[in-house]
Amino acid sequence: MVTLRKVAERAGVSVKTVSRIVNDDPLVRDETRAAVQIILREMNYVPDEAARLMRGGASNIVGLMTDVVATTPYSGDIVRGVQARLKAEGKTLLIANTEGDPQLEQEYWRMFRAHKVAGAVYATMFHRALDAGRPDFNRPIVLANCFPSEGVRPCVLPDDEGGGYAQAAHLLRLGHRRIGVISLSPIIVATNLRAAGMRRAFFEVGVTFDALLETPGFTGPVDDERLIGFEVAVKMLSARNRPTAIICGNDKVALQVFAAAAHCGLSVPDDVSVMGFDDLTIIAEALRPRLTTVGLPYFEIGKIAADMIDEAAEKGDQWGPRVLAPCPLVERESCRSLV
Amino acid sequence: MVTLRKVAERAGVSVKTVSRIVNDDPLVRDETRAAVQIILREMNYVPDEAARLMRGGASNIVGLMTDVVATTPYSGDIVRGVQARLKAEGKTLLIANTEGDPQLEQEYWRMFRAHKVAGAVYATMFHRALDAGRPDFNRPIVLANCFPSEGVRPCVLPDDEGGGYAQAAHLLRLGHRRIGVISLSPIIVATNLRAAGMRRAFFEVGVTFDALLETPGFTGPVDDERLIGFEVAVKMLSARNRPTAIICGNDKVALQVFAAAAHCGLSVPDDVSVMGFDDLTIIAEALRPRLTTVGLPYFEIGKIAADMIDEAAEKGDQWGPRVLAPCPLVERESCRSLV
DNA sequence: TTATGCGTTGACAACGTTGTCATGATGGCT
DNA sequence: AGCCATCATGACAACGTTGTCAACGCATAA
Repeated sequence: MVTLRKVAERAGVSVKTVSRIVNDDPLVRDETRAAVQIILREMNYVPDEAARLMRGGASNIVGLMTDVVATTPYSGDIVRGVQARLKAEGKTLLIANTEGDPQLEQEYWRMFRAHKVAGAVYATMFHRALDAGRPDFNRPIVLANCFPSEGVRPCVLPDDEGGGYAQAAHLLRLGHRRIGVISLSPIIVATNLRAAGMRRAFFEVGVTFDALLETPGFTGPVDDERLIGFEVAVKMLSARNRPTAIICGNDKVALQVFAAAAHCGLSVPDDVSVMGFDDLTIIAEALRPRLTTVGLPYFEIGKIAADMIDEAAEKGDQWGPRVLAPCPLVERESCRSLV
Repeated sequence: MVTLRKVAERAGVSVKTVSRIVNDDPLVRDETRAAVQIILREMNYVPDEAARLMRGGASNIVGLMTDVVATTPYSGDIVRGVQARLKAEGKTLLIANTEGDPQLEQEYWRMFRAHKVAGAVYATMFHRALDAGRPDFNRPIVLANCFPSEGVRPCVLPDDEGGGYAQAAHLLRLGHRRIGVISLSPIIVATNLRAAGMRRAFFEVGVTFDALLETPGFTGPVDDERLIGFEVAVKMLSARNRPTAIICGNDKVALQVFAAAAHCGLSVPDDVSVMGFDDLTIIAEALRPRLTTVGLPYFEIGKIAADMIDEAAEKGDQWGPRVLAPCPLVERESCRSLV
């Protein structure tokens, strides 16, 4: 291993001088600096983080605790977002996957402590309340895609209310009035937020929202739900007074609505407009017609969360804002105008 | 910070004794051990990894270097696979995302060195040759989803040849003889391997493979390709002598073939059978009929790669086997039997 | 000339842990 | 009783780095 000592011996200077040069301390003669830098490169010196760390302070590592990475495709984008932001600060990411096991989670918090990570992002794969408890970890924690069920913590959340509003508002703007909704499971936080957003949009244009047209596209418990979007859509589309547009809880449901439309001999968007949620490009871009949908800004959420770690370190324990990341409408060809 | 010293003072024993107890050294009287363990818990002692590391050896962290995490959904499964395996050994994962930037990659290798990570997995998001060069890293590296373009390195790859074979063999078994293929971009390694597998399957049943029926579903360069599966499929399906089954390069293409079939007024699987690749459950399970496809075993690849790190550490530099992870057929309802 | 200040450099300790070795206690053996 | 083996414990150094402080040479001011 190449250490400061070895470099110093070879260069004929003291260890401390080499240390100064490595750390860009200006208190070194240019001549000395140049000479040593050559040797540093020659010997390919890399500072030992462990030794640095031992002198106190925090590591340049940030921890990422997740319940289940990537059950939802693209939710891994949270990871990418955090990474992207950290890269700018020269930090790296230690990831820990609890798989929902509190015992394991506790172990990982200890591991984070042991490695003196600078802070942590706690990301969940569904927008939900999190009972974080009092983890055995004494540095800032920022929640991503979840919010504390009690107590105060900084967190970053998708603006589901705004997303629901965007879905409904767009269709209303296109002249649709009879709009079906195939929503996510009613126990999910997002479902209610989006419904609220939709109602706001309906209210703004003075159209009454027909609650009968809202049906969940999933049944069963959250961890083992069954997708029934196809069946629901078929029923909706075979009704005498069928909707002119269908808002879906996610793009997967939208995919099933496409299948249902084909099954009923209807064409998208000529006979029925379809609006998705999530903006999974793999579905939205591949479908014909391509899917108009609302994006779930996982990447942004990750980035913001990483940003907030430093802020949380300064502001202390009582700082716990909720930051909303907007869910933008992504317009493609699956919704047509009636006007 | 709770250190051995503080615990030792409180317990009235020496630092070394506490150290022994923390490390399960049997050379301690049971009585002493019990007494100290209570204090350890009370004070919530967590050993400082940095200090441990400084005494030499390697950390319990493994590095994961990737080109682009999660461009393909579920390729993040490699990460999960690695994680799953490491968890069993009490290790954690440091992830580094190069985004294809060699400069950045070099920095990350230095970072891995600085943190004394025990080894690294180099994962790519497409099965391809990798010019790993001679990274500035002196511990085992295992390639996942890629293989060295020169030199020797252990690597884990999906068995694309076997996957192609599985696709074709299944359709042939069902009695299909005129089979269209909408493949990935011809520059991709997997494309040729799968084609070879298909030919093997055709050869085995004595059917001649009509090369004219193979068309790429993508055009343009790999990093900015355009998906034309829909157009290709429409052309195939409107031909006088249309195929009875279509093999797709991935599930996204299969999705477009479904759309094309609907467009042509054909039903899947009654008029045409469709076979995918990747087993993206989000598509395969959501389509109606559900998609028969071949799985890309990313999770397995990650697991095996993590496994091989220790082995690589023992076997040394010249050890460089290629392990193939099987691509299993996942039968659903999109292929019908003609016999 | 001497005093003062600045720029440059190095000696040393400390961070928390563990390997090495020494010490003391205990018990069984001759 | 005297000796040795074994067990239990502790003192100390070392790992690689950086903060603190002292010391050096040199130039400027008194």
